[in-house]
Amino acid sequence: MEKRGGGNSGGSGSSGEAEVRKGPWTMEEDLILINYIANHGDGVWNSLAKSAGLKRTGKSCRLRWLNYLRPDVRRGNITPEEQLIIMELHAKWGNRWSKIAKHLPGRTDNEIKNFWRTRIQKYIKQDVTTTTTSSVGSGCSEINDQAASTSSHNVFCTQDQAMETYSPTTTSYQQHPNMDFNYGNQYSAAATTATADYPIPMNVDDQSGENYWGMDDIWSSMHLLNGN
DNA sequence: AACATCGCCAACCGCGGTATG
DNA sequence: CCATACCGCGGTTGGCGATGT
Repeated sequence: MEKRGGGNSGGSGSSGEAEVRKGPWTMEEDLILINYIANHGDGVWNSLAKSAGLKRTGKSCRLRWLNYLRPDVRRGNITPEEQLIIMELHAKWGNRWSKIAKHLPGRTDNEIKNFWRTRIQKYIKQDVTTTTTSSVGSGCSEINDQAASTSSHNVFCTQDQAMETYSPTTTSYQQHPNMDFNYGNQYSAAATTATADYPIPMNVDDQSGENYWGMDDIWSSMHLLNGN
């Protein structure tokens, strides 16, 4: 059976001879999407994209909304608590990112997936190579890419081991000696993209390392558009 | 200072699942 | 029941800043 949706780059190739925009979203597009969803709600993404007058696929609109524009989406660093949850749930379910994301309010599957790939997998590789084939080692080494995607062997850390690393009572996060997670400058790329596309000032929070043009800006712009 | 490499994130792609006619 | 259209998920890639040489 022919599969639709992704293949022809966005669901409705149906009547869509009009050119389809790809690549980074502009502020104007964001505003249109937010405004439309605020007035009509989300869902039915293909028709939404058309109705809103966006030259984007429904798929692209959905992704942009869910991963970035939703008002309840949390931007910024993954906290140690969240990291712990991710590790636990990944050990349980493997690469079921959306399922994991449901347990982390405000976090998207994409964000968690990226976090896992860029931070935790890096650590895993380091750990696997440093502990060679010994099963003793740090105790958190029994994982590899393949195991990660199959549920029965994807023991990254046991809960106890993870809890050793994270000490909830002391607010300070004691990193695993091999865990070289970097919480800085996470949104530099996004920030630069934003500055390139959006000629507006961004909210910059140096302390938290968060750099992004704030949703406040978008929402206030939207309210202005709506005359609220 | 210039170039190369790395790290990170946003967005795209392809596939499976589900709804609808 | 079948064919089609759409949605959602997971994997992958492109682009850009940061960092190292």
